[in-house]
Amino acid sequence: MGNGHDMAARRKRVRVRFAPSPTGDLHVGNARTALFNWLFARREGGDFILRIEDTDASRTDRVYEANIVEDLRWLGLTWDEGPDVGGDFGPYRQSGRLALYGEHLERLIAKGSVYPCYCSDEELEAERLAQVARREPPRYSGRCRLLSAGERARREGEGRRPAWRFAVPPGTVSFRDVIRGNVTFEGRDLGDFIVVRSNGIPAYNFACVVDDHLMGMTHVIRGEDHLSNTALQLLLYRSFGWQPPRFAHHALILGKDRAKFGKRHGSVSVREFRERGILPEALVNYLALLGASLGGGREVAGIDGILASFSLNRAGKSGAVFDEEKLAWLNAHHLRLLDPEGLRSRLDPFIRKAGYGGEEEGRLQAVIAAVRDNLTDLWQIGDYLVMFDDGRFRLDEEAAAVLGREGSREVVAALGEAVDRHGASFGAVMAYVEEKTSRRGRDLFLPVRAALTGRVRGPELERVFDVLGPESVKKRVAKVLGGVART
RNA sequence: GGUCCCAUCGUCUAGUGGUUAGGACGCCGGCCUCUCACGCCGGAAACCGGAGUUCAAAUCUCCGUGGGACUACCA
Repeated sequence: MGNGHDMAARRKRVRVRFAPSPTGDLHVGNARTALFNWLFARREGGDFILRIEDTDASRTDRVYEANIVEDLRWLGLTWDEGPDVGGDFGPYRQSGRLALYGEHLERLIAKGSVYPCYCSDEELEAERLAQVARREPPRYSGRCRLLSAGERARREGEGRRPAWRFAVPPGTVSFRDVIRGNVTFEGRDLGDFIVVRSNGIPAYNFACVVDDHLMGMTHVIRGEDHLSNTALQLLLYRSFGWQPPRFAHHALILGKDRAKFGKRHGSVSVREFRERGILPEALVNYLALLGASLGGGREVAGIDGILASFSLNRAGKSGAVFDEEKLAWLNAHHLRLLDPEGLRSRLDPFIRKAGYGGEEEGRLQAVIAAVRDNLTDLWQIGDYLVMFDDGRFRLDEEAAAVLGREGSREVVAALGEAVDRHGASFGAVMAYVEEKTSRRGRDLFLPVRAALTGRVRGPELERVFDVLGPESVKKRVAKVLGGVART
């Protein structure tokens, strides 16, 4: 007995990684991949590694790397090893591993797995065009594979610097994907791919395999868009004689038109959602929910709840459309779960952005308490701050229309009188106005709301009244009445 | 075009041979003696098509159809 336990104990410690290329801000799709890896590592008691794939110097920017790191931290996806925290398998930036790739290229050359290709971009392009014209699949013909030593020497003599291509062998490449089951590719459909570019920089698939192996990855969890890359990478593992990791390819996030979720679909980066006032826990919750389910019909969950029910098997195989409205709903939910201090600190950057925060803390908290149930994102606090600011408060179109209606001025005038008599008691004030104007319900409340807040929607009137206080109420009444009721 | 992957309400999903096909977002109606938000109640809304296997198919098989990804000296 105890076999299962022994097996588990003997099993290698799980190691997974998130390997972004710093060519832009963190895309929510990539954030979701990072989340899956993080969850998997935490679930299995393994390590989560951050590796920066910055081999293409022309597209890479250190600023993006810093942003990605910041956004991942903001989401709460911390890593055990990475460029900033170190670890035993570094360097964690591919730009610092060039010597390693060089050594490994030598090994492939020695094994005869790769060959130098002297074709220029123009030649390659012409070949592709010809293939397309002949209605053939555009694939590298492999012509440099047959070059004799003499022909190679002649090209070298012309000063041509070769790129190294992998000589894809005939036969099939297949693997068992954790999410998709068996996947098979035919070698002849693959085409000899570039391993090291003519400028000496390793190409993605090669660098990725060398790093994943050297860094001891046990699982590679990534988007479905890498499915065909996996076939190429497996060929590399085979050549090196390495045991490949387990692969799991999750489905992609789609836009409304069901195409890969991209810029034309609106906000796509973590940063954009953050700046719009989305809570990290809401985004994480949504990303975990998208294309999957938490089980038991549960949808709202914090990171612990997500962790408890996470399983790669629960990830769907088909692409999932990103639904901003559901994200907004989740955000409103998580907003309400925050305690007052938590909400206050999350709100802080948005309060400052709106130009507030310097005033009395008590008043600020009163405003927050009054509007918190109406908030669906953090950004909206700015509008409410303006609404409660006597100096900046304005009537919007709908409010002006309400106040222009028959009988509205009468209500507002009565409100002014009521405040003079009953001061801070909302109940007494409204009772007076109701008696005086014999209006009730909407006809009574809406003009009051419009006069006091400048809008026709907002927090409960009593709370607005309390935060405003008699002085502000009178100022607003006077403003609406055009200075008539000034005292 | 080629290769690979996928297919339940508009959207995200539950469902692993027998269910009135469930839930969530959104939408519509109602309630909560103002609005919005929240909450609650109710409603409309789906198994891509065709064969086959089976007593029985959303579930298994095949063929269509549709959608997506990949198809760079980007990652």
